[in-house]
Amino acid sequence: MKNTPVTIKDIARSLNISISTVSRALRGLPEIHPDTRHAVLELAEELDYQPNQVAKSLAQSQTKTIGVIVPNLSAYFFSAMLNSIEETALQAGYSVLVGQTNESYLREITHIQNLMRSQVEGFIISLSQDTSNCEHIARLVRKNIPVVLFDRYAEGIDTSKVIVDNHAAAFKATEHLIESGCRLIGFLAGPEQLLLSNQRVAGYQAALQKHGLEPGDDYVFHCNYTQENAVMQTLALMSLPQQPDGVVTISDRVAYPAMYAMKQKGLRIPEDVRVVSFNNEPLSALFSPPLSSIHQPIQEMGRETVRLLLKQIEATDSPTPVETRIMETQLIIRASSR
Amino acid sequence: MKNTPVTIKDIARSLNISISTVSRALRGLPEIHPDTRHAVLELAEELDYQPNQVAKSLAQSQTKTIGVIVPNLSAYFFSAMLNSIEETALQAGYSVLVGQTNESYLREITHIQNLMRSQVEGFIISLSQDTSNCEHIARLVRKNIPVVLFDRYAEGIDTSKVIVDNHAAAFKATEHLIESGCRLIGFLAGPEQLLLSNQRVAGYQAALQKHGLEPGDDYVFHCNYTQENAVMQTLALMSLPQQPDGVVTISDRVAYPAMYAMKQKGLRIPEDVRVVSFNNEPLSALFSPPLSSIHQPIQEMGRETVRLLLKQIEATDSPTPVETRIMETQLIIRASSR
DNA sequence: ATAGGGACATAAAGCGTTTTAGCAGGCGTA
DNA sequence: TACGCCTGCTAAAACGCTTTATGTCCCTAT
Repeated sequence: MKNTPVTIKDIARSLNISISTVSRALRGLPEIHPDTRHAVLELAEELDYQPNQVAKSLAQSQTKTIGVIVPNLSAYFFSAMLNSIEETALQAGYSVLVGQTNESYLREITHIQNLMRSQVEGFIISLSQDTSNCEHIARLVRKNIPVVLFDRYAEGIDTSKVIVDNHAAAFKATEHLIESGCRLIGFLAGPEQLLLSNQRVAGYQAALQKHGLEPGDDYVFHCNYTQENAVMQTLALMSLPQQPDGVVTISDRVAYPAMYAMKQKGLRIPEDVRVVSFNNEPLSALFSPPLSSIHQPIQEMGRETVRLLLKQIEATDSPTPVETRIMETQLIIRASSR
Repeated sequence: MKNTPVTIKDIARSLNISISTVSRALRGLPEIHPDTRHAVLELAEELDYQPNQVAKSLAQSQTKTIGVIVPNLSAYFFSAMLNSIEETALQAGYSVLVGQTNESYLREITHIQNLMRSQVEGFIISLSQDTSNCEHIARLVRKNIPVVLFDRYAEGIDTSKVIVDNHAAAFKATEHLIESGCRLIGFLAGPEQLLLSNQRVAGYQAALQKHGLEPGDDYVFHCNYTQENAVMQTLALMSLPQQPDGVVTISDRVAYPAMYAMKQKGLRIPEDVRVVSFNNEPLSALFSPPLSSIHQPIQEMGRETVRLLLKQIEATDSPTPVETRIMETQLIIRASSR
């Protein structure tokens, strides 16, 4: 009992006019007699005609669709970005195809391939943590497919990007801890190969250096983003011969389990150890104690990725303008570092 | 400088064979000479041929795509569900088109329409909190489009569903509070028209009744899912002439701000007030105090929605089997109620 | 020698649109 | 009367693939 949907042909037949007339009438093109148009629209309404987007895409060779690839929608940062991206794209008449990589390089490749086959007109991508080789992205660029990277980008590939100044932000966070009295500051970083993480580590070290505090790499611990691992790394950090009195973490996602572990260990925050983090998730304000964090303008970043992408998609002439947007961050100070 | 992608026709031409032969060769159909097949595959590889999914969908009149509509991916429950849905669908050779309603009825309708136009073969939907009229869903059912609802369903429409026994779960949570000594228990519910919320309220009231504790509707407060509102409603609840010594909340999303508000008010958890909630987000274990919560088997629920949907999609014969899966919940007891 | 059949290949129709080129017919102008 | 020009419409090709019906060739069994 497959009921075939109404097509433009059905309408044409029952009105005794040609297919193309129906098509033009529906799309509001000129050179159609008002009476004809009216009849078509009325019948379409009555039959609940829904244009077949697939056929339309094929005929026009454009899908008005963009592909978004993110590591993981369970992370607040990415789901909030997607929200903003979807919103902005929708307003511009584009729809969004999403793929989650779960931090896997292979999945990233598969998703890109599938989306290519689905004829997306461009990509918005935040690289998986596994991704060290960016040949797959470079290939897109070579094929002239518009690509915008955000947050997790990589060096050496020439695409538009929407990012923050990780070095500066980490510098700011670290300096804040120093100024509030910390003298031995640890860093709970992300995976070793993650550019973004390394930039933040560098910013952290620069701040220490500026204030004459000997850093030492042994106060940097790398976490993957699981809770268990974060707890482990935190305990390792807090068990060093000289216990840190301040900790910067790569993300709130790491800070939560870190603070949990510290409290379990009997440490008071901020009295014994101050904590500052990245991302400023909504929950951070509710934590005990409320967590200081670097705020990124997610809403605006989402809008900007779409804007940059559409600019490329809609630039019919060859030289696609590659741009980098560095967004402003803001340090939100709460009880965890006060 | 639009570079047109390689098509089957290009391959056919340069190999001096027909289009259909190429098509069959690529798809591994029989009745192709091994040499021919080999030549085709080799050339396809060399040219990095990517089949045009849009054309394929049109030709076969099937897109192998399902539409997923959820209120909000920023909520852990939904992003985790999507994760599981996407995973399962992918394994079955389907891809997923997602739409977020942001709890808006209008957006829900728009998304359904757009996805229909994109020829999705079925829908997995969790209704928006604004949705009281379900005519749009009923229409899908009438058109014989497979639909599976989960979590946020509605009564009176005949679709497959994947849900939990909200009444029983709330009963269990409430009884747990009673058994651990609470005598005056409040409920921070969801929006008034939300079926799921009302079922939980009913379960809560049934538990009170069973234990001879006079409920009284004035101990039920309705929250939307914003933090500010949850804080407000919590303060209202905790300022009643007789202060509750136990609170059940509709979701961890509400429990976090609620506990925050309680602590701000100087109440100790669990000494002064015990809290139990729904959803068991990963963060709940890290909160201070760790939050007791009803656990839903999200992974399994996602798999089940897809299974039910595919069963309908692949049932070519008319009588689509409508099924309801009621999943097991589990009360995870942590310090907030101990 | 001929029919039957298997192996391989092809032409052509079809999926539901858009889009281009063209065609009647009416009207005003020369 | 003829010409050109609008207005409203249509036929047909195209988009890139699948699928069905149809061939051709060659081999084997009668």
